[in-house]
Amino acid sequence: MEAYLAELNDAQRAPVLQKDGPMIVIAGAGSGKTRVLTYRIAYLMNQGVDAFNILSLTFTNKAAREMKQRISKIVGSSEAKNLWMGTFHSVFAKILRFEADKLGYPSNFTIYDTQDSHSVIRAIIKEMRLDKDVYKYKQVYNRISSYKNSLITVKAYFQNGELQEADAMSKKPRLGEIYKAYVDRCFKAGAMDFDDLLLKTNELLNRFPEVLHKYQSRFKYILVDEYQDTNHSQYLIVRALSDKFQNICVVGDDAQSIYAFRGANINNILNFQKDYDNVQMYRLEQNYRSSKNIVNAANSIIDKNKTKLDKIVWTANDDGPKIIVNRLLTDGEEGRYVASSIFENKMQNQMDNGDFAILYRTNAQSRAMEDALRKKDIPYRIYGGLSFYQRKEIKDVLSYLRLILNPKDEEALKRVINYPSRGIGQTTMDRLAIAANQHNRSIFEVIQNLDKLDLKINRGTQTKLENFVNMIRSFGIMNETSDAFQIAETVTKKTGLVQELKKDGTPEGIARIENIEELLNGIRDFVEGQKELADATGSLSEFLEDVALATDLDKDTGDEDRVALMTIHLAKGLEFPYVYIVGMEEDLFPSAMSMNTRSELEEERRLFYVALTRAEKQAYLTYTLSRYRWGKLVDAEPSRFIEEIDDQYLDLMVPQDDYKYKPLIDTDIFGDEVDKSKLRQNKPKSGTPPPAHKPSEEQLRKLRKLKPAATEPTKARNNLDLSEGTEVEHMRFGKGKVLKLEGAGQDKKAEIDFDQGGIKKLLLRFAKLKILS
DNA sequence: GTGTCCTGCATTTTT
DNA sequence: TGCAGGACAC
Repeated sequence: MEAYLAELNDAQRAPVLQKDGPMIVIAGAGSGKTRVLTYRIAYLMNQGVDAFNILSLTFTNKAAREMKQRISKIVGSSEAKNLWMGTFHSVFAKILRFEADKLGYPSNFTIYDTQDSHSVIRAIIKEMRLDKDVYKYKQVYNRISSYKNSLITVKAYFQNGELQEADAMSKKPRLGEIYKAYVDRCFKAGAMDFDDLLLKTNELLNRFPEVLHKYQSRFKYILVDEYQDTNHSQYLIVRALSDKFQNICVVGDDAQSIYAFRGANINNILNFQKDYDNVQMYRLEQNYRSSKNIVNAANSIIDKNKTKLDKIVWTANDDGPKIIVNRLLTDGEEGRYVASSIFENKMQNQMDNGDFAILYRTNAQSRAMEDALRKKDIPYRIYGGLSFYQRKEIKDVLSYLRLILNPKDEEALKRVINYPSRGIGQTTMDRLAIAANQHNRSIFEVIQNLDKLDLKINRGTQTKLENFVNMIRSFGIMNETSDAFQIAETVTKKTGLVQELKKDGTPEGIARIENIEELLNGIRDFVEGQKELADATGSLSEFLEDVALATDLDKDTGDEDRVALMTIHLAKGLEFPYVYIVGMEEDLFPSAMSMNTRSELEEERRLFYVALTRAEKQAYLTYTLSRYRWGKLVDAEPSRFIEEIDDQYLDLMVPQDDYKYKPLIDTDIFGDEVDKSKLRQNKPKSGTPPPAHKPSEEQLRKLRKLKPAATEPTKARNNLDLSEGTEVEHMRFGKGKVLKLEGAGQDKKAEIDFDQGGIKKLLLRFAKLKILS
């Protein structure tokens, strides 16, 4: 037996040793699923499978990189190098570049980020003279995104009366037109957005059987991590590619599915066994990460969810300290409490900054934490939020670089053609855009042919335009012989970007220059790294490919000792000895926007489960009595999630009386009568207490029998699926609640069947319901 | 065509 | 609160 196999427990070893056939690994939090994936790949290679034939899809680039490193250690780096490993987006972007001509795209197509997409949609809405209060660009984008993720193309949209009617009912009858215009514009600009990377891959595999065949034959073994977070589009790609050999191994945890809002479909994992024949199912249930208190507390929370697979996570670790719950006056005090607690823990337990994480529901919460940490001189790093690559000055530089590779990239062009100011104003741009539309050419091409067109642009402006184009083209020529760093450095100098900021002279300006320098350093590192690889040169196109799909997390080198601040979503897959979950308040966590249906609330609960299971040694929960939101101090109530944890795992740092819910709500949102104070006293008796020790096989069977996997179908609350007469049984609200119809005209009504205080049945006509209370 | 000031608006999570 | 977009003056 290979030595590394001895590092696995029996449950982990089984899926590693099953070489062929479809399999699903349900892996509880902290149960070593990365280890299983890594060793499985290593084992396959030891069994003679060529690295070239293995495709491994992960959720983040960082996860892919780390896995590759671990595999390298086992099988050698020259072998591991040939593995296809990365996120869905990065792997299929690579394939799409290779096959781009088949779809009519240039191989150096730009990848539009969300900002770019927003800006395109905003422009379309403006040009169509639509009411921007009705057609909110973010909403429109989300709508288009969900169409794309469901493989509803523009054509399919216009063939589908229901969808059109649904949009018309929500006062957006021209959504289809916007969708079409958006797609056309992206295509003309030689650009794909994030969703396109998956949608176009599907198109590629569907329309070109020989291409499908090629990749099917190539990827003999496919592994998918975090399968619970795949959307429909990703699901179809995996199905198509694995169809030939059926050597598909998916790993995931339904309890950690937290991306439904983005189109992730939990049914992909719940129904996997139906998709392939003879599926082997494995369960990893031993948690190696956290203390008993944390594991059991987490179990007691997830227990409240109805939709889940049966699985019992347990640990052999020590009990550990109880979870500390603390109540603070304001968010400012919350920050100070967390900061001093971190400080004390560092002193008393000899911990490093990097052993601490502060997790929150929304990025806006980071500010109070930052302020407090800064005052205590505790180094920290914020992940997410406005990412480094989205900062204005960075996007400006990147836009120049994008334009060099793809002059049709209109978002990049618009951004930099007059920054720094070159005397090219809105009027000129409008004229150019009209001409570009008329001749069906890009703006860049129009400028190149100014002398042949009569656009009523004066001589001086024409010269300015020509100078700009010539500058970009000279960079393009340079690109043929230089690496990404050399070009980027030239661009920052020659375009006057840095001079502009120096002229500015404000502290912000200086910070921006520093950011640009950081970017250049990053590019230099990237180029050096690439040059060491056999199949890369450190070219500009390699860099832009990398950067388009990079996230803040990927930028992290891990060699800095800092406290980590991030949203819970970003924290998935990570672990820290000490975890502070802050802002445990109703309307914040669970978010006010995610409490309308049971499935939304269950997703919030899974999110809390994810947060808690990041902790190894000690978890802290904090909530405040009042908090600054949108600039105002508002009252807050402790989160129901605190209430849901069994008391035996909690260390309440506030007087019990204060901690209790105020009896503001006498029914929960599903209409069930709840007496919070009684619930508190009696709680531990309800439900099956999670096992503190490894359960015997018989106990496991018993427990599973008690908690059969929920089969209750979850209806998507998504407007897409709500047609007239749809019954949404689980949207039941307590008596006395006022219901508001959102997105429906006055004449559109929801018919509601009341049944003893709760709503028994809801007949919806394309309306979204909101409780006003 | 450019720069500044003011108002108004939105705050869920992200590859 | 903090940003983005629009109005207005130069």
